[in-house]
Amino acid sequence: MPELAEVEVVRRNLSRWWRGRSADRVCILDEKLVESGESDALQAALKEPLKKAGRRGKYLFCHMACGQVLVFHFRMTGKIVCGDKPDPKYGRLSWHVDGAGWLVFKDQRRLGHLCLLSEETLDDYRPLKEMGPEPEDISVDYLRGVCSDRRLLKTALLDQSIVAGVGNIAVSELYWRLRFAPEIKCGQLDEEDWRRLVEEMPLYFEEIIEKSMSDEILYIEEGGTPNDFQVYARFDELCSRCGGTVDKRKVGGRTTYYCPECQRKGA
DNA sequence: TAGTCTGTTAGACA
DNA sequence: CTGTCTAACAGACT
Repeated sequence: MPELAEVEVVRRNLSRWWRGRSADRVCILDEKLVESGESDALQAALKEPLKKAGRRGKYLFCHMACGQVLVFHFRMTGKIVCGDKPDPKYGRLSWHVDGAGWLVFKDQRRLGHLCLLSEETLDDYRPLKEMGPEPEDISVDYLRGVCSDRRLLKTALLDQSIVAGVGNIAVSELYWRLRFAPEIKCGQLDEEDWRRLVEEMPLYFEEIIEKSMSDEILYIEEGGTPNDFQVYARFDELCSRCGGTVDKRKVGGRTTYYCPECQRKGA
């Protein structure tokens, strides 16, 4: 899914819709979502009141009153919405919450995951154990220390064990803000660059979370979605800062959008 | 039509 | 260590 920002929006929405409330019905719409034999336990957990919705990186954790924890990962196209139907298009799991309606885990590409853990085993969950700090908890010394000089900065930032939650869109947007060229290597950043990067990451997420707050996360790929980004998905459009023409290229296997005129650092 | 994308990530491999 | 390819998957685009 979604990167950190979109998961955070879902977390806030779930807090609003679901916290303190229990569900009376559960529909597993896609069997592939559930490990075999876990179906009953999952349904039981979903009917518990939600105690707290938490997030780490791109993972969402629903702590239920019984001590079970539902862990969602949305990969490319997952989201959770609130509606009045138990089985909308691309729905994989839905549960009916008193006073809120049908909450639905939708996931067009079906790459998302859901697993059921307990409070006690949560710390052993591998993605959590291997995850780096949140962007707001990163220090310059830490980041510089774990980024080797010859590695692409982009690859390092997308590595969830270095920083949690950074995705492909965030890289394009951060590079634009910092005027970094797409292929900049870690070794090409000076002291000031590292400082700006560490400062800008949490700011970027904060701003995009605010802009994205709504009852349903819309992805750019979905028609009619406004593009809130400066360069991402703006190929051939004009750079809002310098008027240059936005270009795109593959870096580390994923497309980076950038302005060749004003993003020169490391070019 | 076939190939190539897509806001992810784990694992195999060179 | 690092980068690259693949596989999960579905649909849109060229």
